[in-house]
Amino acid sequence: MDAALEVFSTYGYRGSTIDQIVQAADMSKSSLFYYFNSKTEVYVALLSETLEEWLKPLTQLDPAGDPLQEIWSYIERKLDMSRTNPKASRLFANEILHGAPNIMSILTGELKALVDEKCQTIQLWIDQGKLAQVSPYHLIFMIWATTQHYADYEVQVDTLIGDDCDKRFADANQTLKTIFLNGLLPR
Amino acid sequence: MDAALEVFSTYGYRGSTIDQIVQAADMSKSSLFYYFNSKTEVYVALLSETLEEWLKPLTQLDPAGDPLQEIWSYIERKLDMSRTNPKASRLFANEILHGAPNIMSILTGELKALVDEKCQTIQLWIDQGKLAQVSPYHLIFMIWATTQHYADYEVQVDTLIGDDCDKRFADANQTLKTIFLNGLLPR
DNA sequence: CTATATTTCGACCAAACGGTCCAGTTTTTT
DNA sequence: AAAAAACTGGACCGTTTGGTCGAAATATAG
Repeated sequence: MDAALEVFSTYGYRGSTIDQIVQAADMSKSSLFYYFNSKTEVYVALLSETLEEWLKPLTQLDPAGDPLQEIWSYIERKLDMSRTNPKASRLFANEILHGAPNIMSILTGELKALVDEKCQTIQLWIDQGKLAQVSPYHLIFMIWATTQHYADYEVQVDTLIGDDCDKRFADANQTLKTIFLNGLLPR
Repeated sequence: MDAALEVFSTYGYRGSTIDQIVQAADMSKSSLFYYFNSKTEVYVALLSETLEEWLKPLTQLDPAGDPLQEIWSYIERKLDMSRTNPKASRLFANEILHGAPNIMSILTGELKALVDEKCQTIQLWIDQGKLAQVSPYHLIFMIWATTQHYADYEVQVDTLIGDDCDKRFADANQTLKTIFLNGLLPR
C-alpha cells in the first residue's frame, strides 16, 4: 500500500502502471494479483484506507468547545496533515478532480452526514453571535482549500517561495491564523 | 483546442487519449497529427494558450488603488473565472498536481516574476498599515486556493450542498468577502 | 484547365499495458 | 514427515494507445 500511495499520488490512476507499483513495492506482478484482482481494486483499497484517517480531524470539532478555538484547532490539524501526509491529499485531489468515480458513495454518505452535522454546530455558534455571519459549508470549503493547497500545489508553492518546508508552514500558519480568526470575529 | 480542453481537463494528460480528442473534435487522427506532432504538443499548446488568460486577473491588481478594494476585486475576478471556465482551472490543477512537468519554466519565469512584483505591492500596503500583517505570498495562495476550489472540487462541492450553481457562487462570494475583508483589516 | 499545396481518411504498426497461467517454492497445518 | 495452503517468478496473451503511411479528396494558384 505504501508503494501504491507513492505511485498513485504522483501519477494519478490512469497515469500509474501496475509495473511501477510492483517495482516500488519490490515484488512481482503475480504476487500483487494474488492479493488484488485488478488495478482498480488496489486503488480503491488505498483510497478507502486513507479516507478514514482523512475524516478524523473534522470529527474532533467539539460543539461544546469555544467556537474560534475549535475552528482554529481544526485548521491546524488539517494544515498539519498536509505537511505530514501530502501524498494522501494529492491522492484525493486526483480522485475528486476526475469526478470522484470511485468514492462517490462515500461523499454522498459518510462525508455528507459528517459535514452536515458539523455545519449545524457552526450555524448554532453563528446564531449565538459567537462567529461572523458566514455560510458554514463555505467556511469548511475555505478551510479545506487553504490547508490542502500546500500539499496539492506543493510544486507551485515551492517554486514561488524558496523557503524550506518548516519556515513555509510556519508562515502559512501565521497568515491563516490572522485571516481566519480576525475574519470570523463577530462584529 | 476546445475538444482538447474538454478531454484533458476531465481525464488529465495520461488519462486522455488521442482518440477521445479527435472524436470530440469530430475529426480523424491523421488530421490532428497534420497540425501537431505528438499528444504532448497538443497538451502543451493548450496549456500555454490557457495560461495567458489565467494570469490576467493578477496583473490588474493596481498598486495605486485602495488595498482592500483591490484585493477584493482580485478575489471576485478569480472566483468568476472558476465559475465561467472551470475546465481551465482543472487543467492546471492536474498539471501542478503531477509536478508541473510541462510548465515548470513558466512557473519559475513569468509567474514568479509577476507574483514577486505583486507581493511587493501588498507588502507596501502592509507596511503602511493599510492591511493586517500577513505574508503576501500566503495571502495570494489563500486566494488561489479558495477560489479555484469551486472549479477543481466542483464534484465534492456539488455533492455536499445541493444548491444550484448561482446560489452556490453567491454564498461563496459572501463568505469569502466576510472572512477576507474582515480578516485583512489592520488592527 | 492544370499543377501544386493543403487537408482528410482508413489501414496499419510497434510498444505499453492490464491481466492470466502455471510450474515451482515456501510456509503452515495436521 | 506429509499434505495442504499460501506465495512467488517469469513467460505469455489480448487490447489499447501513440503514432505512421500512402493514397485520395479538396482547395488554391497560375
